[in-house]
Amino acid sequence: MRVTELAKAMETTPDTVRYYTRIGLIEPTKSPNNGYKIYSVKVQQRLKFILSARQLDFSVDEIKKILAESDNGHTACPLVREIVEHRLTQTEKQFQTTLLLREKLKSAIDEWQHKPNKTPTGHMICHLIDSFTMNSMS
Amino acid sequence: MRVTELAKAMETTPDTVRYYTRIGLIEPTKSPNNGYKIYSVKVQQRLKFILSARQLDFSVDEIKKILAESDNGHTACPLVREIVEHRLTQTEKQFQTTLLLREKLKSAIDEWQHKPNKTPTGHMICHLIDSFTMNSMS
DNA sequence: ACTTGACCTGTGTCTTGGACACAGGTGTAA
DNA sequence: TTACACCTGTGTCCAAGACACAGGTCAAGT
Repeated sequence: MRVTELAKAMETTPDTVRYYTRIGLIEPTKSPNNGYKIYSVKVQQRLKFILSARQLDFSVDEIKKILAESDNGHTACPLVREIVEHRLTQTEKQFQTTLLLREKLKSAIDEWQHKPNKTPTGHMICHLIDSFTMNSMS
Repeated sequence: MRVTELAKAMETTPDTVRYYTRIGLIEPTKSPNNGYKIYSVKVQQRLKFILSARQLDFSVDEIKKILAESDNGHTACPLVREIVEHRLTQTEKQFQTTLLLREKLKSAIDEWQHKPNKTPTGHMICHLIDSFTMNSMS
């Protein structure tokens, strides 16, 4: 398979396949007649794993470590469990952050509802934001 | 004020101040004797605005546009309102994404609870992930 | 055989918002 | 003078691909 073919089969983009190839996550062989990269079925399975892990928001670097472990014939499962736990706590944090931001934005919209637009003065760029201090939400 | 001094006053980092300077968001003058960048009070107010907008997760590029508008003597308020609305819808999406990811991770942990670790076989890297297909959550 | 044109290829660069590294300058104390 | 802590500007690096681009490939048409 060539790059676009593989990408379609795995429902991803050629650029992603190229990227993983570039950083050595997957290793195609070279077609001797035109120099194109050729991907085997084995590589396809490897890519499937990578994409699944990405779905769980594993970083490419984490995936690289997992694959290295596996390539050495060791179980990657403990590492995988560890990463997914860590990812979950990260996600919880992210969740809280997003929640807070959402409140800030809503509160800003509310607060600005009845305020007019003003042209900037020398010491104020946009009075909406200038007056919207974060501690106003306590 | 010099870069670190300004950063401390605004509760940010020197690198951030340098970055905004580098991309032209704020424009210091040069000290003639040592070439160091010198920031005026006016610039400090401008930085305050920038940091407030960043708190609302405005992108640096959006802020640049706002400042350009304001520098031309026009109201930036309509633009600001527009951006904040857009940012809110983005944040809602982000929120949903994070929520979904959290469920995926939890579900993975649950599902893997009673499964053993296995050494990789030729066609399987980590059976946990290999068996964790996204449609298993429907 | 030739040409057109659509599609494909690998490689290089760009993205965000700063963080980090680093060689050298500054300034205060001894 | 020297030591030393701190500061400076500039250059590079990060994640995970997306995009640009010059050139190659291949089937259809002439």
